[in-house]
Amino acid sequence: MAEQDPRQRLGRNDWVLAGLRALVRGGIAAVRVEPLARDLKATKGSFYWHFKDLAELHQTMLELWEALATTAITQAVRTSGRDPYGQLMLLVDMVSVRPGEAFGGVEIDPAFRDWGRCDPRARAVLERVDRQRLADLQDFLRAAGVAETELLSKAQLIYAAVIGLENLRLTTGDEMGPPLRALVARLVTG
Amino acid sequence: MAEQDPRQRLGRNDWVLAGLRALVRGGIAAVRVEPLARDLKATKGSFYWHFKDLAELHQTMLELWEALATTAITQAVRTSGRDPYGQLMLLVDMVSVRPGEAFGGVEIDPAFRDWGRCDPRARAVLERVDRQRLADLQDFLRAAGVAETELLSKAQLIYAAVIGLENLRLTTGDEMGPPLRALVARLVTG
DNA sequence: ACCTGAACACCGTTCAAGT
DNA sequence: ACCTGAACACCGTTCAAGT
Repeated sequence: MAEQDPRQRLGRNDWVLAGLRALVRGGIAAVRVEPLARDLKATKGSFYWHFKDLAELHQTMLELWEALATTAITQAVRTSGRDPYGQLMLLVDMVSVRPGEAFGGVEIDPAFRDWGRCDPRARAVLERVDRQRLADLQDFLRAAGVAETELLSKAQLIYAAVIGLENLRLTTGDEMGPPLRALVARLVTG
Repeated sequence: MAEQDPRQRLGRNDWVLAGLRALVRGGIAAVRVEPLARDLKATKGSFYWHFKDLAELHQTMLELWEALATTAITQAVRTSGRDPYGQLMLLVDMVSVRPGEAFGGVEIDPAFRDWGRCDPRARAVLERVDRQRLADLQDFLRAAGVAETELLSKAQLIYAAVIGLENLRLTTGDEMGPPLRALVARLVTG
C-alpha cells in the first residue's frame, strides 16, 4: 500500500499492525511487548513511549477492528454506485477476500472472535460488531427486495455461513466466495 | 469430608485441589505455580517434585473433572435403587447442588467450560463430557418412558437449561433446582 | 520420598539519560 | 519527540543440597 522506506522511527501504528500480525498468528497470548519489540527491532522502552501499557494496545486494536469490521466495508459498498443486488455481491466479495489481500478483510475476523471468547473487553466489541453487521445485512437485503418478515432469518443465515466458512477455510483451505455467492443469490431471488 | 490434620507434606492431590480452587476463582490464568505455592505455603520446588510442569497439572485437572463430570455422578444415580423417574430427579438434584457442597458438583462446570473456549486440550475434554452427558441423559429419559423420537431433543433441552441456569446462578444468584425439576417433570410426563 | 533455596530465563513496567 | 539501556518485579523451570 505504501511505506517502502524503512523509517528508523516507529509510530503508534507500527505497533498496532505488529500486534494484529501477532494476533492472527498466535492469538492474543502472542501479543506481548517483548516479542513485538523484537519483531520491530526496537526496545520495549519504545513501546512504552507510545502506549501506557499492554491493555492500551489491546484497546487500540479492538477499536481499529470495530471500525474496519463495520463502517469501513459497508461504507465502501454503499458508495460503490452499484444497484442493491450488486452491492450485496460486492459485500460478499470483500468479505471473502484471501488473507493478506486486505486489512479489515476476513482473515482477522476469526482471531478477534477467538479473543472475544476469552476476554470481556474483546467480547463487548465482538457483540457490537455482530449486531451491527446483522443490522447492515438486513438493510442490504431489504434494499434488494427481500420481504420484511424474512429479513432477520436470512441475514442470520448468511452471517452464520460467513463465520462457518471462515473457520472451514482455516482447516480445509476451501474458498468461501462461491458457496457464499450461491447462498445469497438463492436467498434474494427465492 | 476428611483430613482435618494439617500434614506438613503435600501430596499431588493437594496441588490439584488448589488448582481447582484457583480455576473457579480466577479462570485458568490464575492456575500458576507461584500463586499456588503461596496458597499452600510451600515453595515452587515442591510443585516440581509432583509435576513435570504446569501443563501436567492442567492435564491432571482435566482428567479428574472428566471422570467426576461423567461417570461419577451417573454411577451414583444408577446405583441409588430408585425407580427411573426418581433417578432423573436425583440426577437433577446432584447437578443443582450449591457451590462447595460437593466436588464434581456443578460449581466447577462453568469454569471448565470457559477454559474449554480458550484451550484446545480443555476443549477436547469438554466436547467428550458434553457428548457423554447427552448420551447418559437420553438413557435416563428412555428408562423413564420418553418416546425414542423425542429423546435427543428433550435431552438437549434439559442440558441446555442446566448450562444456562448455571450461568444465571453466577450472575443473579438464583437457585437452579426448582426450574430444572419443573422442566424435567413436564418433559417426562408430557 | 519430599522439600527448600538459590539460580536462571522471560517478560511487563519504569525511568533516567541520550538524540 | 522518540528512543535506548538498565533496573526491578513476577513467575516458570531447574537443580544441588537438605530432612
